[in-house]
Amino acid sequence: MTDEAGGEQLTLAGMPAGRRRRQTSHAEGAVAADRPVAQVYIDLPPLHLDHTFEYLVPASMDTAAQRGTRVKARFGAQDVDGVLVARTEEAAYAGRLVPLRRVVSPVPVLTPVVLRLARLIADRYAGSLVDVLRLAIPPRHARVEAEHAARPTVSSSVSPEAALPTDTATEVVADAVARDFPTATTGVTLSSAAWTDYRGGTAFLQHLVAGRSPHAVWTALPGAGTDRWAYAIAQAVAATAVSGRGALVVLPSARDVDEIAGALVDVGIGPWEPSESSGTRYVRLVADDGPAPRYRAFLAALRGDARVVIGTRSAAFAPVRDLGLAVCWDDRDELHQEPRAPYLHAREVVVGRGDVDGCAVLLGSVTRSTAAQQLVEQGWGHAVEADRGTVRRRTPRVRALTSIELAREGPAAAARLPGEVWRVLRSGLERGPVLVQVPRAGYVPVVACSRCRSVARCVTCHGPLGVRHHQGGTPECTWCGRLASSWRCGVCGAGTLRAVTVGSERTAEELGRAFPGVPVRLSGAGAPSGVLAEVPDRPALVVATIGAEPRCPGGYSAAALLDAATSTSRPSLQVGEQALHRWLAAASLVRPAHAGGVVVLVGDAAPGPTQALVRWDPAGFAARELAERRELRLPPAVRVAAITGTRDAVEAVVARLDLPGGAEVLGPVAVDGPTTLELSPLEQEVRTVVRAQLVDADALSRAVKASMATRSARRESGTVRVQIDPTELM
DNA sequence: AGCACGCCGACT
DNA sequence: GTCGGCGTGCTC
Repeated sequence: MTDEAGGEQLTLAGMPAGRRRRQTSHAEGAVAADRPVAQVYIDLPPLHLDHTFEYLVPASMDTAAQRGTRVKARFGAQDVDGVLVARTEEAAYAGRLVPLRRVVSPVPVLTPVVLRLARLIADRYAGSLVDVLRLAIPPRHARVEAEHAARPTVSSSVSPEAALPTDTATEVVADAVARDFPTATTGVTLSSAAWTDYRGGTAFLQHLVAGRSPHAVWTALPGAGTDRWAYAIAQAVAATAVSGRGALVVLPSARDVDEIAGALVDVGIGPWEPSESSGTRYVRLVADDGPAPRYRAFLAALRGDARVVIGTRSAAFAPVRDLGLAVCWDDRDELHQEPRAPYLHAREVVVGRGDVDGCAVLLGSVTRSTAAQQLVEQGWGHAVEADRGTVRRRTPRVRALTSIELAREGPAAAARLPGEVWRVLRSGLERGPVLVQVPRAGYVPVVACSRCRSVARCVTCHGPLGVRHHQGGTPECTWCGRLASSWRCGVCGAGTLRAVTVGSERTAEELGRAFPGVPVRLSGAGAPSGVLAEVPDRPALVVATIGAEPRCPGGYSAAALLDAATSTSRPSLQVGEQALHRWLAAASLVRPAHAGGVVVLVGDAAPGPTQALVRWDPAGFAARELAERRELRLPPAVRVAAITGTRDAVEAVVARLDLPGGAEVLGPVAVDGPTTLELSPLEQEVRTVVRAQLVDADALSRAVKASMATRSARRESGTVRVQIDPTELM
């Protein structure tokens, strides 16, 4: 981090460091005797400042100014926050050093391992270290820190589990994993019950117990009770705890974190409490839990009081003491993608932990992302999956009701809900709750002119119109939100609208009429009662939008996945992958076929993901997708940097790129969004995509970062965003 | 990011 | 004649 600039500047200075120090220090008062130079990352956004700056450590701050602490330092004319990453004997900088202003807190919030991780991730994403640290280190909360300081350190240097000598531990615990038994020392229950259905599953746990660090890509099966994915993860965490190591589980949503929390309690790992803390405990690191609980949890992990951290995406950076296992659950879920620069993905952070912490890594999902498939094919880790027989035993019966299949139904086959679907719903309701997945929320999300059938658009911004709630509701623009109360078709002048797609609210209304007396529950972000976590095991119609499907303790008796075609019709690189993920996520909540579980996919979707769902073969699908990406030279088979922004600015950044040989520049092409039509040509955004082979991936990121650093140093006008391997391309 | 220095237009 | 625009450069 300091090396790049270091050597060169030292020779330019041509002055011994010792003399420089004496010269600078005499006027500033006493300077720390030992390693008086602090290497500090300054908390300022410009990319060209992404390196350490050196300061003198006043003798008064000698003990507090430890590596990893937050400091305040003079930078130019302002006082800025920073983080001290090292103390050195000598300075590389030839100029005059100024002393640190103060040490904000003596807590070393940035551990050396997390620093290396953040540096790795920042470089990969062509971003700055401090941008990554903003995610990695929660904001300081002084009161919480005071209460933390007052608490005695309870964690012993070695956790009790580690008392087992490592080599004998292997066999002892291999046995233990085979038979379930509570480990006497900790109360942690060691079991491999949730893993026996997977090839390599038990072996994976045995490696963890023995203190080893395997990498696995796990394709989880649907399950209830102790077969559930959350239990499998909890058992892996328990196995890691037995080896005396900590664990980290990163999940898409707070709802998933709750599930893991429950499963951990069942294997004997309870929540960490400030008052009493013995044995292996977990803390949750979820941004929307609020600043105080979040910082409290962070400190508990940092100090090693809590050895297990569960949380949402930024928890991937948690400073878990002696990390033995990092888990990313459901890496296909969009929530793992950070929406702010540098747009990093939690999966990459978790994979990075394997490198910097040397820990085991588990990527688990009911689907398999192309990125995970690539890791398997590269030999990064083992695929842990079930054989065909087990898959059949544990999954529901899945049918795709395409129009071909329904031809014998005659004209009714073209209906959104063909007769066959009603039969499935009706018979399902006799045996329990039925899930209905609808891709779009609202009442009538897309409307068109009733005469000429062209999609109705907003007069001001040309965004598509939709009706949010209730019959007769006023259509509004889905981009800018303007109400279109007196709409006239821009093409033919007619003034009446018709539905193009149907949303979850109208679906619920229709089903309610068709099944009088059956309760209809609506789950989704816009729904009156929001996203439901769980529904009871009684007959009911549960209408949910994507990702809002409630759990059901005994499993749904049936599920209908509606409007399948809309799930694969968007012109995106990832539609197939995304559609299969949506469907499998919902289908996983249904009972297995032998218990009567049935899933119907309704509507003509792309054949690839449809077949993969029917055959329940996410790994095969991922392999085919990846092969196609290789052919088309698209990520993750190659590395791309998408450079988006105003035309002149993007062109300046691209023109300066010092690209590795073989890299290609595609574009610029215009990109349109909600506000496109309100922008002048000067503000019109364009995107250039630069693509390189994987061997040149680092060089590509470096080149883009260098050009962006020049841009920030020169304060070039306009806007530019850089995204590495963005999920949405063109 | 801030703040300096520095070189060209309309104003007391 | 100056006050002030924001184009480069620097900050340990």
